[in-house]
Formats: sequence, C-alpha cells, structure tokens
Amino acid sequence: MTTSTKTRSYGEARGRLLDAALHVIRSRGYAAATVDDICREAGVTKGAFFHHFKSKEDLAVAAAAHFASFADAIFSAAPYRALPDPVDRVLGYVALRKAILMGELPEFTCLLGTMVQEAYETHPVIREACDRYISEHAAFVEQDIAAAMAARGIESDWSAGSLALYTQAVLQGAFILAKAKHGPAVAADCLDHLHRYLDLLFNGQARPAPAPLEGPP
Amino acid sequence: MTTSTKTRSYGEARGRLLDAALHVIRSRGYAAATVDDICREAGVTKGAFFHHFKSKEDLAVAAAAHFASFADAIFSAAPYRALPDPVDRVLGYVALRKAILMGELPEFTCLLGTMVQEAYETHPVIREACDRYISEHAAFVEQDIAAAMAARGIESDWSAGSLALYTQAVLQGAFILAKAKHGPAVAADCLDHLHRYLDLLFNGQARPAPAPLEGPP
DNA sequence: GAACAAAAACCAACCGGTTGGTACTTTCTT
DNA sequence: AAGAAAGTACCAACCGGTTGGTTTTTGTTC
Repeated sequence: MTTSTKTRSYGEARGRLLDAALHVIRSRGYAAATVDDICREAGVTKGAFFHHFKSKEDLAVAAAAHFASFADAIFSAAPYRALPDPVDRVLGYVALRKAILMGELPEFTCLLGTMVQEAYETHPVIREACDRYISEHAAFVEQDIAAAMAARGIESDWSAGSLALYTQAVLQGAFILAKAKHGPAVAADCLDHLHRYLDLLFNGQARPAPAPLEGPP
Repeated sequence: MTTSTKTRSYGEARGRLLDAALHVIRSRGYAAATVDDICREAGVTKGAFFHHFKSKEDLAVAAAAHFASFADAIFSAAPYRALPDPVDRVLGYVALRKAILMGELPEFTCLLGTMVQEAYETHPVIREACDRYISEHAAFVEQDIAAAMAARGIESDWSAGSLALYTQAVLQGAFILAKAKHGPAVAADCLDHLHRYLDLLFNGQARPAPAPLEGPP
C-alpha cells in the first residue's frame, strides 16, 4: 500500500466518531449529546459526520452495533471461557463483569441500557437495536447457563433464558445505582449478590466470590 | 368560605405540572422532555411554569420528591405491611412490585432511575435528589430485611443494606429490559428470580441436592 | 480528472428562559 | 362588612442562543 502519512488521519473519521459517540452518550445520555459535542470529541467536522451517518439516530444504531461487537470481543476472548465446568464459567462471567467495574463511570457503563431508557418510545429503531444486542449478549450467557443446568441435572421452574436476562437486569440496575452514588462500589456489591444467587442455584451453597482470575490455559 | 367555582382550576397548576413532568419524563427522558411538552401535557402556559419553578432542573428535583412521596404512600399503606413475619414482608414487597408491573410502561417505570442515568454527570443536583430518594426507599426495605435476618438468626457476609440496594438494582434493571422489549413480561421474570433469591436466603427452600450449612443461632 | 472524503459556512426550527401584564385571593383598614 | 391594598397565580408574546441538518467548497486518492 502506498499509504502516505502526510495527513495524520484520513479515512478513519467514522471509527473516531463511533468511539466519541460511545463516550459522550454514555456520560450525557443520547438526547443531551449533540452532534457538535460528538464531532468535537472525535476531532472531526460536522460535514464529516453527515458524510458517514445520515442522521444522529443513524449514528446511535451504528454505535450500538459498535459497542456490542466490542463487548463480544472482550467476553469471547476472556480467560474464564476456558474453564471446564460450565458452572464456573457462569460464575466467571460475573467475576469478570465485577473486575471491569474498576474504571471511570462512563467507561464501564452500558451504552445499550443508557440509550434504550431514553429512546424506547420516541426512537423505535434505537430501541430495536438495543434490544437485539442485549438479547444477543444474554444468549451468549445463556449457553453456559444451559450447560450448567445440564451438568448439575437441574430441573426447575425457571428457564436458562430467563436467568440469563436476569443477569443482565442486575448489571443494568447496578449501573444505575453506581451512577446515582457516583462510584462503582454499590455495583460491586450487587454483583456479589448475583454471584451468591447463582452459586445457590448451581452449587447449593454460597461460597465467597473469587478474585478475578488470572488466565489458565 | 366564598370559594367561587367560576374558574375550574386555580392554584393547582403546580401539581398538574409535577404530574405532567412525571409522565413526560418517564416516557421521553429528562433531556428530551421540553418545558413546552410538559406545559402542554399539564394544560398550563410557560409563564405558569417559571412562576412555580425557577428552571427545568428545579422542576426535575421537585418531581423526584413528588414521585418519592407518592411511592412512599403506596408502600407504607400496602396490605403486605401487616404480615407478622418480616420474611413474608420482604417477599410481599417483591410481590407487590410485580403486581404494579401491569399498567402501561411509562406508568410503572421509576422516574429516579430514568433521570439519574442521563443527569448523573451533567446535573449534580438531580443526581443527589435521585440518590437520596432511592436510598430512602432502600432503607425502607432494609428495615424488613434486617428484621428478617434477626428472625432467622442469619449471620452472613452480606449486610441488610447491601441486599436492600440489590433489590432496587434488580428493579431498575428490570425496567430497562422492559423498555427494551416493550413489555413488562421480562421484568416479571426478573422479579421471580429476585423472589427466589430472597426465599433461598431466608427460608433456604428449593435448595438443590447437597445439604448445606444450617445457620445455628 | 473522476470519485470520494473532509472542511466551512450556513439555516430554519426550536429551546429554556424573560417580560410585562391580567385574574384571582387574602389581608388589612376602617 | 365593605373595600382598598397587597400578594399570589397565571397568561401570551417574545428573545437570544443552540440544534440537527444542508449546501458549497476544498482536499486526497487512484
């Protein structure tokens, strides 16, 4: 490729806009995030914005997809995935989510939950996008849950799907409390309770949540 | 009193604005809810708005208080409060919350959770108000939880306060999922899981195979 | 020099907030 | 008890700044 480095960034405006949208929307919400804000954060002009996205709503949908694929990459590649016991993988998922709570608030918060709360009535397209990606992630967790149920021979009046969605609800709620209290401590406590619930369901006893693991092979 | 009934409504604009704010903000979010929207919904002019509230932010704080006292009235007077066993009261609380999920989406949703998600960074006053009222409600639930722990002689590594906040997190998360999926069914499932967790903690029932630790007094 | 990407200037609609005035209630005075 | 005075509740029109979005112009790549 004869990629000249004369201009420091040519052809990467779209990606920068997506990243900027992620940050701005997560800290200010969708409606309060102006297109100018996002352009400023991305270091890009408005013309570039409307060259890549046909509307603010369009960007929101694209940002949802961007966020989802980013999350997907993280969790698919996480060390806990290698654990042999599916129950350990379910608990490992919660442990990893707890570990992620370390950073700044707008960085561990969920874009999908933030957007859908504002847009569910007024922007059906955004609602659908958020629903799809949340459900996809829940389905990802559901796999391990279903395997865990099979491994423990659990017959219950609840489904693997409903439990997977429940984990997502706890996460979303934990984020809201973290925002209200301006810190991740509450959220961590909530994940401990979720961990305890899962442990009770699958192991019949609540063991202390392990420290976020180093990756075994 | 010579109260003339000539004018159908005099002196109730403030209350109508608060109710309107509740409805509009819950369906559109704080930032997207314009002052004009709220005035239209209340059937009141903008002049009246700024006579009673010095800014939109000021209204938000008042609406939070309004919502909180409304909720407080409901839960304080609920029949489940009369149950003698504190554990039943804790479970009764969850059952009542599930029953409330029947109505339209913007009617069972939590104003505090909705607002704090958008405003936590940009409107500290709103954040504080939401935090306070959420925490107060959690403290209300905490009373029964603490009594339930005492009644069952539970010694644990979790506190009554953290469990109370956890119930609120589950509720907030359930609302988000309900918005994403455009219906209360998911939220009901989440409350079932919460109910099961509390039942496991306090009654130890539905416990799978391995007999676990009995809590000696 | 096509074709595409990005910048800059621009616009109509809209938003939160203000103004100055009117209707209604209460309180004070007599 | 009448009525003036004061205070409160409300209204309609308006304002300056901002918003999402467009159009025109400049630059880059093949």
